[in-house]
Amino acid sequence: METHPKDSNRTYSIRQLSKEFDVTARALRFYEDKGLISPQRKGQTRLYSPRDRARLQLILRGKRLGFSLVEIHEILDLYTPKDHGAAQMRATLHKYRGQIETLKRQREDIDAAIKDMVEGCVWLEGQINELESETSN
DNA sequence: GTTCTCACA
DNA sequence: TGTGAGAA
Repeated sequence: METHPKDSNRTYSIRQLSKEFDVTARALRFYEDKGLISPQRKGQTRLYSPRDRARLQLILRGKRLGFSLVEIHEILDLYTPKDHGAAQMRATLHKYRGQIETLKRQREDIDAAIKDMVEGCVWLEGQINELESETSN
């Protein structure tokens, strides 16, 4: 019960976090290797703080939104308590706006690809029917 | 259980 | 952007 006097002193094992966020422990080490998280160590083993956990949450959200780990890294590192994160928020806003446009363009490309293939299906079916009716004569 | 490194897609 | 294997 009193194992964690303060929430801020809580720690998580790599397994706890990976389970909670449904990512592999391998992935967490990978993020660390890329500099996105820096858990404390007890000897060799990683101890994740609530702040590390919050960072992970932001990393995973960034991924869902389609940002690369490098982009996420850049945004994450912009946080500074000095401005209450204002600089980070500005950067995030800018990133979001850009990503919205990127995704819209991708959607157009996908829609075009689907349209092409739907038409292709119609044409192919016609060709196949033609070939089969010739063969049966 | 966790660590690291190497190879691999 | 990760995974698998193997050794420690």
